[in-house]
Amino acid sequence: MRPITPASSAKAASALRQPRRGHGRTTLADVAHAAGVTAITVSRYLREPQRVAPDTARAVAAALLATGYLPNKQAGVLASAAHAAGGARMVAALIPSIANSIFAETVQGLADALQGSGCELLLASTGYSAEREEEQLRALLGWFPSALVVTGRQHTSGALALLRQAQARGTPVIEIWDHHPEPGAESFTQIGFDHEQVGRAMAEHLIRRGYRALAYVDSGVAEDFRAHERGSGFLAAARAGGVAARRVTAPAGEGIGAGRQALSALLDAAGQPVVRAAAFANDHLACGALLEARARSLRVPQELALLGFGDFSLGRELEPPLSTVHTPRFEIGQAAARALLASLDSGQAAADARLPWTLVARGSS
Amino acid sequence: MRPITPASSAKAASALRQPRRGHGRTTLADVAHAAGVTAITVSRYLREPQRVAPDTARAVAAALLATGYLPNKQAGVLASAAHAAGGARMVAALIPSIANSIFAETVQGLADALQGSGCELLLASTGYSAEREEEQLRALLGWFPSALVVTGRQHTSGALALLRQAQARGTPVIEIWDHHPEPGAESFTQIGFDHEQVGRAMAEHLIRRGYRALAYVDSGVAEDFRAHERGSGFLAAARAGGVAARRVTAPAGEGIGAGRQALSALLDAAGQPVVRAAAFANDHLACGALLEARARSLRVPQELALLGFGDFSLGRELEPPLSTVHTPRFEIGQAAARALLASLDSGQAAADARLPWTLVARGSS
DNA sequence: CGGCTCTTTGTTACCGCTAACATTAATGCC
DNA sequence: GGCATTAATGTTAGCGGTAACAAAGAGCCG
Repeated sequence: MRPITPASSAKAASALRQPRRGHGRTTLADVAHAAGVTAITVSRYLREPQRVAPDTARAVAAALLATGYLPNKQAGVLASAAHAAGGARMVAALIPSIANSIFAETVQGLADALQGSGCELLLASTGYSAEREEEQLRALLGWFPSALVVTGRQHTSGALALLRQAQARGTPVIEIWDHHPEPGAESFTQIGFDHEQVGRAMAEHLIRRGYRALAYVDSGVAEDFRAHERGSGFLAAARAGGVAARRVTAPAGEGIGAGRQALSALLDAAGQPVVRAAAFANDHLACGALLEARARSLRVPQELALLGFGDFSLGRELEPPLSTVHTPRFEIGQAAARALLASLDSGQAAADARLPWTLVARGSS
Repeated sequence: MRPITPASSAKAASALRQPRRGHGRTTLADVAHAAGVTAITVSRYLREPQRVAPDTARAVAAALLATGYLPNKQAGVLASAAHAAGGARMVAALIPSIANSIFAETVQGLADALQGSGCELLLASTGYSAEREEEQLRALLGWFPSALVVTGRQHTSGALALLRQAQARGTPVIEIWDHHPEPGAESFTQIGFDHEQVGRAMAEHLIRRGYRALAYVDSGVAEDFRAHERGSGFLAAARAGGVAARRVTAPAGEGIGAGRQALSALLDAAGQPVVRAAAFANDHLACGALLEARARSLRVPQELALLGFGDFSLGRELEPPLSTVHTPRFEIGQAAARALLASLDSGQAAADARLPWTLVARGSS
């Protein structure tokens, strides 16, 4: 009589046990059966066709077509995530707002450059909230993405810990829309530009044109750190140039209306020197201000100069056309994708990139 | 002597075999070990906390915190996709262009409404190409998404087959930005509006205002089917109203410039009746035309009426402000998310929705 | 022609998690 | 007190793919 071993008793149990129902999708095993081989051969054919014999390759190819097989990537990742550096072949991106045209174009650049690389894009928006960023990050990390793209360098301590942990495991972490390496401190790959420097350039431009009594109208979004940094640069440059400057904050809310209100508040403020030139956190605000100035019959730029940020299409069409800072929004996404793909290929850390912006002086300054 | 059974020989082999290296992430087993229970108990705690005893729950909760556990969703999906209807708790969306503000807002609506539901958003853009749509669809399906969101009702036959197959397996398939059920034909859930009807309304609006000699300036993007359909509706309504109308196609490319060129071509065309009112495939084109009209010192709307589509912010700020069709771009994304979540919850098919649009008559018509 | 390498395919175990079933102890009830 | 019921946890196997190792056959060489 055959001894009852763990294996045989298990087998007996499995004969009784109700098997898990499949879900109707064809699996590797189905294809293998159709081709008269085993699953591993089909798997090899899919990943390295030259590793199987030509006759086998033909049979497998035919079986693949006949069955309409689609590989289950969850299973693939699970089976090989620990070995292949690529991980899930999925890139997680966290963006403050998708509807904001600035970030929409960045996402487009990311998606375009990822297209064809075999990486899919997992997207979430944080609504400019660091807490929500951490929450979303936690959710996205569950998918074991091969790379992480986050916006800016300000994160909650929890998010920071998660990002560091991911990076320590070899997952590239890329911060976009900023470039401000702290000397000495280890940080993530940054792809963007220095906002403080942009702010300084904005002030210097206005000073060079002869305007005194400057103002920076900051974004009403409390966590738009990059806009705040541009403001700091602006004030610093004004101070350095010996020119009076103050910072005011626009009301929160949809840009154009907020810009109108902000300019009204600025012009009507009592006990302050009359502002001769104002720079804005973004073109929406600046366009609103331009419209408000027109409504007040103020001559732009003779009586009041205006300078935006972002180079949105609207500003180009107003009268006078808005002076602004053109930003490489599409290129940031593209560069991030390229950097992370290179990093996944090479195993090296992704390289920083400082992308160029330009101050476009049009009619309003 | 102990008999060599399959189990024991396997055990011997596994002792020699090099184990697959882990990747450093904490697993359920790690947490379980820390809490002094087994993996399944932790798994239960995470999914149905009330199913474990209070003391155990406390121990597990502490272990979760101490280890910083993040569940591996790939493994979770793989283990339970066949049973739980929810599938991968991941929604795949295919959009013609993310940078296009119309779709960016829809994606925002989708992401917002998905937020908190435990579903992640997997996004890809097709660049208005049906072939690329099929390709991307194939890639996204590999992730076994719980629901599919595609744009419009025009797909390649391959894509159609994939979508049907997914739907047959119980995966909700939602077509957004269109609503045009074919009587009799089985179709997917549609969330949007009828573009032919919008086109008719555009023509009727112009006719009602007394304009004769109409034109529809179609999108230069060959696969912008919805713009073409609006054109067909426009021409049909003009015919029905006994008014002359023709359709021209704008040059491809960035909207505003294309709109200027299109209007130039329209006005300079020899041997055609002079156009008195033009409707456009989108506001970018219409704004370009408005600027071109101003450059030619044409009075709008007295000499030439213009009507856009989309209600982009730019049009509101021009002089005269652009008459246009306001579309529920954000709401489409939101409604799609709600519909698919409801469908995943209930197991029922997702419901169609016809969302309202409005023709906003401003100064240009 | 025996031993060597190389090519091609197969077998087994395992990735991390969960469904199904098993087990144990506590509880209820007559 | 004996038996059924319930609650809490554990054991086993399996999701669909791939890494590691095994094995069989072909080709080559002295």
